[in-house]
Amino acid sequence: MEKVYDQTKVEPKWYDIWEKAGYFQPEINPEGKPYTIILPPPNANAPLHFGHALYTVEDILIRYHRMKGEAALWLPGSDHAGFETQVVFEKHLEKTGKSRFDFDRETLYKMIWDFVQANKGTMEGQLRKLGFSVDWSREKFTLDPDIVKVVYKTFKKLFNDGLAYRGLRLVNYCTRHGTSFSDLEVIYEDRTTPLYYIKYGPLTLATVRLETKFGDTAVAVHPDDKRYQKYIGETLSIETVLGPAKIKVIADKAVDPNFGTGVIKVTPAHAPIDFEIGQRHNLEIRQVIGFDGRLNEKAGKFAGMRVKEARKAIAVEMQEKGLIEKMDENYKNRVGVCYKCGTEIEPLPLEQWFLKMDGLAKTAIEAVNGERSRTIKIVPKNWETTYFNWLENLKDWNISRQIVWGMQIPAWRCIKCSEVKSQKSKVKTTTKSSKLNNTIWIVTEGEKPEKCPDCGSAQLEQDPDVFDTWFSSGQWPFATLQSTKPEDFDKFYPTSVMETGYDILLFWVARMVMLGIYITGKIPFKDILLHGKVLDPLGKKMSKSKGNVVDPIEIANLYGADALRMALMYGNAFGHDQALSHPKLQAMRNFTNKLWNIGRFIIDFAPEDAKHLNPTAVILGRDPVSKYGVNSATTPESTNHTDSGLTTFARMTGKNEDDKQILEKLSQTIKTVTKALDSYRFHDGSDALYEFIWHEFADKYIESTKDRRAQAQPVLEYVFRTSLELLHPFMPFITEELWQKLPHEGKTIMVTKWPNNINT
RNA sequence: GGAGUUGUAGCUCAGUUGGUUAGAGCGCCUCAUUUACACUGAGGAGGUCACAGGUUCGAGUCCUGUCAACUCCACCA
Repeated sequence: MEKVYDQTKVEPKWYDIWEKAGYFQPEINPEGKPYTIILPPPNANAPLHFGHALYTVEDILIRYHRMKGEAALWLPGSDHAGFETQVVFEKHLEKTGKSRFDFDRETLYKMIWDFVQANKGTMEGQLRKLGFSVDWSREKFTLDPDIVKVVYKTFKKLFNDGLAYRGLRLVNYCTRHGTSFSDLEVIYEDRTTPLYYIKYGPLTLATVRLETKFGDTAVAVHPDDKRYQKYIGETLSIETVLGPAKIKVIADKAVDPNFGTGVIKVTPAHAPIDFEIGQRHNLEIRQVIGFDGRLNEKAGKFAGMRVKEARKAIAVEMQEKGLIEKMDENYKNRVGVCYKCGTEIEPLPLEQWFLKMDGLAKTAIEAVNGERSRTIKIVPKNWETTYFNWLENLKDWNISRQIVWGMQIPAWRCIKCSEVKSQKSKVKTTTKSSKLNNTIWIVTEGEKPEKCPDCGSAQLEQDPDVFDTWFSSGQWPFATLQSTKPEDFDKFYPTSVMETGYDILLFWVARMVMLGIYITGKIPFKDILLHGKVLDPLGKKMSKSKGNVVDPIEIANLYGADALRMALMYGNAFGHDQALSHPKLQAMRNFTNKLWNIGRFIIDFAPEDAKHLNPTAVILGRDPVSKYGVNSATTPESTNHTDSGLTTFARMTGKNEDDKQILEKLSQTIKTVTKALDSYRFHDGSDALYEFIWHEFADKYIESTKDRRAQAQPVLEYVFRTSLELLHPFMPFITEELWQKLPHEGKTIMVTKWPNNINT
């Protein structure tokens, strides 16, 4: 062995050996009880980012349970990441001077497909590099045909149950990207925006959105507002920039009498609250801003202008006409923006597919708060509050996206029937009429229907939209297990643990709980573990725009994957954010070198006649033959380290005090690490191992054996080998390398038995 | 507007149900000088546990309040 540990010579060689031997598959422990983790599928559009290195937590759990003899399945996959990927690809297109509008749907889809396949390969190689023992034979991609089939089936069931419906609502729309978003995807920014007090006949009202005034279909006040009682129900004649107009005054309790003058204009097509007021009062939805972000013909001479431009022009003109009473320049408000490009989100009326959430949310609440027989535990527990709070106030979920990259929604519209029905509900579009729209949609499990069941027409048109990515990934646990191997679902579902970042608790985890229970009747996982973010060395969030992203693979190349994994666990309470720390990485790299040199001492520097023994047998006092109570060739019974040897060792000849102590401390460490892993306190485990191996075993015990080396050899080997086994889930590569050099039974540390103590 | 997290050594962080002199890694100081390992070993300095009250025989830990940093949810017309 070389004097200094060189991870580049050790780490690359083991992964293939493990994989080819089938150790990553649960079948290696056919009798074991199932233990399942579904890998949160990384986006297939990019290499891994640093957060993915925290898959270490899952690998630790999987390796631990595998060593405990369980049928441990860690199922890998990747996510097509619909909108995210399309944005990445569009940027990529931009560099070549093209845009997505230069291609038809099929071509674009094919191009993104190829792009994703290439990245997927990179990403898979990176997971291997980090030592993650996922079962590649069961790998899935969210756009695999069998996954798509499952998702379509779910949608059809939702549709049949009345939980998926086509509705006209105000949706969050990015006019730059040309698609709508769910509420969760909108981010809000604080802005200072001028607030105009404008005159509507005898009334004055405050608004920032002058440009939507052409879509006003009422003026509203609070029903109890004494100032305006006499106007309620009246129709006012008002002067506008487009000439005289008439507008009705209504009363609605959604109006805050303390805002502005207590009077608001109601623009159902362009403001969520106004939309609701409009629904209650049966107001017309008059859209004046188009999906291109420009005012339409209803804005008269302002037609064609972008929203901001129009706002300015209108302000100037109103000022001239004396229609602006005053202006508050320092009004602070919050504006929703696209989380990708920062464009202001326009609330626009659009027919989309929505999921009715209240019932689904209720089951998801019950699954965590203990009202269902099988309860989900969230670790750290404080996230329960966030989870409940969101689910309790959930609005219906818009699952339609106007992009091509994703699963096209399996819904067809009969062109004939829709023409007839749209004439019936011509002017006003209300909730009632949008419900009516359900009837013109034919939903299937993916196959194109031959004809309309109502009129028999074969002129059917598929909804061009695709599902929100989270709708499909929300089905990932059962969708994967239903499409890998025939027995998998029955055996491995519900899964054991869902481990992911707290930032997608609502986006993803909560939706998996809802959809999982809805489809299977069972919770999708028993424990939810939420890890923190990995921040840059200065404690700032890593982001491409800040240019402070660190590539985990580079770090692994520099310090070793083992050191990286250990550094992420060591000294950091699970669930907390942590800054990437080079000193800590260095310390863990040093730790690998320490391990290596302990190995060198025990193996290369062993006295000739004490080599190649069976340490376990010696310690257990089961080998009566040799000089030290040792003969390697014959072991009376198979070694069994379910007994740490502690009590048995006490009966041994010699009974060296140091031997006894180190075995006792080893026994303690086994307990600590086992308990730590069972309770998801990973740093307790890594800290205990580091402390024991370095400061107890190496610094004290090994030093103490130097003048009685041969006698201590079995204990040295035994304690070291057991330590490696405990450490293996954390640092798989070096532990395997050293374990192989020590006397051992079995082929690999990966599937050796977890040290199991408990005899004191 | 609602909720959560964090504040402990110079830096980065542990400290689960309250219980001896508050710990680790890195850094710093002294010593060892080729030892299995210098990616080393032995020893050491360094803390008003954010602040103010309270509960308790006993509080870094529990309660109340204050300050500071960060995050999430709702969403303002």
